[in-house]
Amino acid sequence: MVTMKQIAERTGVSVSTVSLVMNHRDEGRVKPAIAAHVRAVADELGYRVNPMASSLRTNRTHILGFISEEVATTPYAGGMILGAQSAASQYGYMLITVSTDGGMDEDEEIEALQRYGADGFLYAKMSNRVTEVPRRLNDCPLVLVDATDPDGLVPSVEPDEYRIAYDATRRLLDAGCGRIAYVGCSEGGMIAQQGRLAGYRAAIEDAGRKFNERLVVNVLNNGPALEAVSDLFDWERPDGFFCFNDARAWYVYECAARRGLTVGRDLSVVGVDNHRVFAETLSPQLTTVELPHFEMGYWAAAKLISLIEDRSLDESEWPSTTAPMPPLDAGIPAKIHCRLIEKESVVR
Amino acid sequence: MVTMKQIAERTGVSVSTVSLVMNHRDEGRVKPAIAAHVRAVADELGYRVNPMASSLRTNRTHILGFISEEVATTPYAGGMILGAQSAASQYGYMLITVSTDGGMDEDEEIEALQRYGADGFLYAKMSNRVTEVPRRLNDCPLVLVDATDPDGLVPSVEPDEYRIAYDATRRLLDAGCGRIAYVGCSEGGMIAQQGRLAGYRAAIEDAGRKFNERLVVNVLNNGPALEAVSDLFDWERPDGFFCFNDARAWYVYECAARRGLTVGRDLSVVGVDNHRVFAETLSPQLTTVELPHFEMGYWAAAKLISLIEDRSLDESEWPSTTAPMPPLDAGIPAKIHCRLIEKESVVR
DNA sequence: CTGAAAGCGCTAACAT
DNA sequence: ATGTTAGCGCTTTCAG
Repeated sequence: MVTMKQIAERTGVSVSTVSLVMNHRDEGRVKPAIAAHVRAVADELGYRVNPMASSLRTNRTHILGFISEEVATTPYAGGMILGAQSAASQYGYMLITVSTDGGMDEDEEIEALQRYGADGFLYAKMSNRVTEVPRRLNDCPLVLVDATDPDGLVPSVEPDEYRIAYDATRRLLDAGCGRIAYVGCSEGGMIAQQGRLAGYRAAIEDAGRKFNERLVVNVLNNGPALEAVSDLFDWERPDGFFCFNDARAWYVYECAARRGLTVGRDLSVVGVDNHRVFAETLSPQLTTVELPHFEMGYWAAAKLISLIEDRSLDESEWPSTTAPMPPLDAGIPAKIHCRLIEKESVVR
Repeated sequence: MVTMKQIAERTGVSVSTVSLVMNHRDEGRVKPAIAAHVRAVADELGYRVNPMASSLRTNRTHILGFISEEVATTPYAGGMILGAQSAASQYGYMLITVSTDGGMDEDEEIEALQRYGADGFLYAKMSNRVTEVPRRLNDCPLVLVDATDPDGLVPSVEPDEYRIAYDATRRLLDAGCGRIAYVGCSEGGMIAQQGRLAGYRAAIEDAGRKFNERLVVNVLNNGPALEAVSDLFDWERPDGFFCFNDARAWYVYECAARRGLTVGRDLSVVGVDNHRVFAETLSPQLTTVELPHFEMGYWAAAKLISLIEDRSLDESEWPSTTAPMPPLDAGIPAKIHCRLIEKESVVR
């Protein structure tokens, strides 16, 4: 490991000068020629700061803690993490991901992160729910990802469920579907459900059609759900389906198979892909909406860093739409709509 | 943050004494009464070591790097991470997970981990392949998880594919299946395929049956695969299927649905669940084999720590079988067979 | 403009 | 058995 001392020796200046140069605080304080020389030698020797050592003085580790209890079970958590990591490394931070498999160990893990001096935290869920924030995080810079806190005090990045549903439904309309059903979610606390239903309804009505309650079924992810979808099939004969998630799209798929119908020919399905079932298995047959996990992670981390560094962030560049949806049944996941929910933030 | 200095002041001893006590190096060096007092005060004040500070002297951060390029795409990566994390925290280590989405950034991320002083690395894949280890990791303590290095020099933890297949097939035999097919993998470099096929064959033959080549199809995960399985269905009429993974089990499922057959009644399927398709969607219908990701992560981390600390590890307690398989079609994922592949290790 | 010096929290020789 | 001292690599006054 090459240290500042070594650079100082090689260049004949003092460590403090090297420090100034390496931290880009040399403007008008170090003679440009010297600064250049120092930089050259540092490059040559392959100098890298020792974050541990500097954190001792500065109380900044450039470590971000990413806490999620669902990394273990949902594949798309990876996207969020990748996004957050990408922003982190862009700003010179390191992301420490901690998976807290349920409650007990969570507090301990957060404590460990704090011991290691994390400068701030990302607290993530895999589907937007009202989420109690662990007390231990109360006085740290904090951003929620795909989650909402009960008091509306913590900044968060969430998908724009309304627009997701609106566009998905619009897509089915464009594809010429006459009777479009919504297979929603009846589980409590799922923030997405309201927005999705509203978006679905708005798209239908904006197209000059009448909203038909009977084309909506809200189900849980279990046995009775299959029956509910089956009944929907027989009674309403929809030719287009917007599904809350892939588990629900699966019921549609199964019902179709049992009736000798082919998705993509006899009926169209657009669903939100939460568990990669679409991507891994059904993608050839279904059009999927992939939530912008990467973007959510990215912007959440960017926001967090701005909080930590007390900078402002140019939120105008944030994507409200990250990509247009692909043609129906093309099987290419679409990333759409990531909206930032800005809240009064708890600083440091 | 409470420091050793504060404890020293409160107890009227020197910092070095406190250090000795807090590191459990006080046996015979510090008077028991004093040690107890120090500990009491430390407890009271809620003292926690500052790992950054001690790492500066000791060159040990108690940080483990977990590197995987597939965390982003495979849900079960979470299990590995959880396992590794669990072992880490048990031994007083912190796990830093880094997802390297493909090649380029990988080297950078590893470099960052090394700057942060990681004591050792776990390098993981999500399905056992021959894997070139990044050069940068060459001189670090390193353990592979679900991966094999080309030269056989790096210690690794891998699933016992033979036993997995043997037991899965055995299960189908026990269920009374007469014609058991194997839907395997024709992709190159998949170490699991050989073991699985061998295990399948051995189970068949040990049951006094004749191995029938025509009941084996090895396919890729794509369109022609469905046709191949479809042909298998029509030509050989199997009543039991052992599937390489869930994507392949899906083909079986679809073929059955199209023929009006019900899995779990007209035919039995046991498959390895790589992508949670089973767990999330098909579990009511299929018996699944869930690879012991948690255990692999756990033991890999434990092994790594023993390497770092130059301790030996009691490998006799390692689980060769972690749980018996559940009754057929119960839909409960089974964790089976995790074998440690011990290699000549590259030390520190 | 540059350097000397102090100190972040902790560990480890070396004294006592 | 305990304290003194030096120093890990870096940042940051403060003098010059």
